[in-house]
Amino acid sequence: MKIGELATRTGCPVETIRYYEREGLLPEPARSSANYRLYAEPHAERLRFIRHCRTLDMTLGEIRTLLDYHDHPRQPCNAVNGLIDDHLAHVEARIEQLQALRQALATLRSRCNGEADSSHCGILQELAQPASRDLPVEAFEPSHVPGPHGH
Amino acid sequence: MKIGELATRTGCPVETIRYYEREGLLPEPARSSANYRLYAEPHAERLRFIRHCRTLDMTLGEIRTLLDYHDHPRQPCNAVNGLIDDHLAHVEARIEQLQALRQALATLRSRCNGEADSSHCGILQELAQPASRDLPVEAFEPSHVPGPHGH
DNA sequence: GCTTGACCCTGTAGTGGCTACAGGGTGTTC
DNA sequence: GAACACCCTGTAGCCACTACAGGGTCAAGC
Repeated sequence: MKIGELATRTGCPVETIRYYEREGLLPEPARSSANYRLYAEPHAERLRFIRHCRTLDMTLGEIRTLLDYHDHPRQPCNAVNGLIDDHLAHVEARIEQLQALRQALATLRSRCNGEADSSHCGILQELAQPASRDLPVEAFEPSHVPGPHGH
Repeated sequence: MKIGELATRTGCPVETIRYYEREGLLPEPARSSANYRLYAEPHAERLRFIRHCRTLDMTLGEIRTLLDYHDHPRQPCNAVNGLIDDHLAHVEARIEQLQALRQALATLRSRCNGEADSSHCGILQELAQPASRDLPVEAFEPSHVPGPHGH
């Protein structure tokens, strides 16, 4: 099967498939005489694995690690559990940050009733203050789970 | 005050201050005879405004809009409310996505007890399936709030 | 007057995970 | 032989920074 068919079968854009190949997540497939990539079912399975992990917001690095366990299955799979647990902890931390964010935004929103002109807007006045009262310190620490503008 | 002092006063890295200037969020300051940037208190206030908005996970585009209302305060501030409401909606949508994600990861985690070697690991087997059973369709739609790996 | 070291400058490249071209080749159908 | 869908490589762009490289400036200490 050519790359377009793999793309429609897996729901993954053609450009992204080529990107995964460049990144070493998908092996280089055979080529036709016209230099077209030719895939078989194992490629589709591996790509579905990758896409499944991506819908779980794993990084390509995490996925590479999982694929490595998959490709070399002699090791005990505690490490797989550990990776999932770590990722789960990241997601939970990010949920807590976003909940604090939501609270801060709701408070901010309540500063203005929308009637005045913006020179008296309580929101703009509030934003001119330092942020320390809104959010706990953890909200500023690096996380490996994206915030509201990702995806 | 030079850029280093502004940085320590606002908690914003020097490189980031120069970046905001390049992006047009901070006006170009005066320069000393040695071509050093020289800031005054209004610059610090504006930078605090920007950093406060960033801790609320607003994009630089959203912040630019708010700064514009701040700089041209004749308009009614309904638009400010609208921007905050939209942002709040993004954050809430992202929280729901991440909660679905957490559920999917917890289910995945329960597939393996860590005893077997990874060729029989239920997690790896599960990941080789298509993702459709785990997550609702909305989890794949674009959001403007980052997922677990941001920050 | 010379060195050390902290600070400042510009410009460029890298991060992640794609996405979107530009500029070309291939293959099928009419 | 023309139209059109598909394929190829390579490069640049997205966001919000971050991290250099390679240089200039300035005050303190010897």
